[in-house]
Amino acid sequence: MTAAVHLVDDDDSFRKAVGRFLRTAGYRVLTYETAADLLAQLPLTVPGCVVLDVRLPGMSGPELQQCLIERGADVPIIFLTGHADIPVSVRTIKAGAEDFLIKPVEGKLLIEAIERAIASHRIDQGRSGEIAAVRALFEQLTPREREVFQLVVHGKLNKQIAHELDITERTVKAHRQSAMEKLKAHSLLEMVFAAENLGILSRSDRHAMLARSLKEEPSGTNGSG
Amino acid sequence: MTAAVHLVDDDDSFRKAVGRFLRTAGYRVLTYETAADLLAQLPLTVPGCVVLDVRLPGMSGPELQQCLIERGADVPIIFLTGHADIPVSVRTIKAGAEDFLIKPVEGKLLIEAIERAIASHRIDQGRSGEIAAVRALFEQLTPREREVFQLVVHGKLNKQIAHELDITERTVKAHRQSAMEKLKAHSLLEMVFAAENLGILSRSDRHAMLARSLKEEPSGTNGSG
DNA sequence: GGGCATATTGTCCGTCGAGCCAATATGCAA
DNA sequence: TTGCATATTGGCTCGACGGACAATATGCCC
Repeated sequence: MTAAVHLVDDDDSFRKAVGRFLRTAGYRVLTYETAADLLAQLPLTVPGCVVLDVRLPGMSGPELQQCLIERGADVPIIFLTGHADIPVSVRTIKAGAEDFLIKPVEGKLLIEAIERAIASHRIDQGRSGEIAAVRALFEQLTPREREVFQLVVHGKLNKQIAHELDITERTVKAHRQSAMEKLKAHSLLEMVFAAENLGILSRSDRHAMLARSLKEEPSGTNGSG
Repeated sequence: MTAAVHLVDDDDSFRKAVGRFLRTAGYRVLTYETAADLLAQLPLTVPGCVVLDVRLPGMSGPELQQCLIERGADVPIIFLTGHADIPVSVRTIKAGAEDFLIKPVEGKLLIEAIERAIASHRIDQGRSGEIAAVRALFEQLTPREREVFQLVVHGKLNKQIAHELDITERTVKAHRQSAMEKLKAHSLLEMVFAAENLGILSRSDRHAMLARSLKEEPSGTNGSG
């Protein structure tokens, strides 16, 4: 499948030249004169990357980058500009830009950057698709089931969960099983992996868990009991 | 505790001026004239960050950065230079540099960058210490125990592990329990968290696991059986 | 040969969770 | 009122695992 390159630049002749070059190289190229033009096309259905000038009429390149980040459009961005300084390049790269190239750019360099960007995008797409799938399942859980699920993936036993929520162990089992069905998980392990994809198990949670076990104290004891 | 700043610059007067400024700001400052001077001091026992010029006699700043990365000295690096172009700044940032500042730098900016760097370093130190602790425990496992451990944290049942290794289920239990004792883990969950810290559970492993469960097929079936 | 680590296997019992049978109460919507 | 979702609780069996009681075989070092 042909990867798409979203080219944002206010210079007509530049768009035409680079567009032609990239099409010859086998890419599908969509051009935009301003940042707003690209924003109007969101969400970008065609996978690929964005090649972006820094200085644009209206919204600047870095501003567009921030905008895309805030909207969750995790498409890789390659800056390609003639008007830039080091602070700008540093900021954009730290903000996650895939690369920062300078006009005039060597064709080979641009192609390489695009290839890297597209490769990373495919990975992101795969991951985010997975996460979305799990999240969709998670949305189906009732509030009570979510509570139980949270405690389960933190390693709590049914007994302890029952105590925390002030219900019987049997009820915990019911919610737990229901949650497992809805999440299409078949084991505790899959529950945990799902939780990690949902961001429910934060780094600090695992840190606390590790710290506990390294101290070789009984792990089941949660202070709230 | 006073954080340390390792300042690498071949300009004597610059080292003195910046060193004095940073000491006044409350930092412990160690200065080096060349990259080799800093490398000679590895490993850096005092926690903190490195402030590094790009153009240095002998080994350059970016070269020193690579060197530090290869040696696993994960100390945050702030580039501070007057001779730089965008490609260099992009490369170093993508290689993980904390920041890239330009001489002459505003004192406030430098301090802020150092604070960010030190903060991130503390986090890294904490994490790597934890990982080292787990790794030390893992080293104590016998080869057989490691095999079993790997399969266990991938969600395999004792039965399946027994079949894969062509031993009885009882033997798997023995190795499993032994491994749990040595790793000071008290549950499957803690085993998994330890494995994640050891890098044994790669992203692709979890991906495969997720994919399986999302397809709602029985999870236990591993093809090798 | 004796001691030690490693790998192998066995039984018995208790705990925990999965799976299936069931019921009751509340609140909301058609 | 009837129907549905949600939350609650009960009993029962079964599989998986942890813990404690063991034994046997191999290979290496002193």
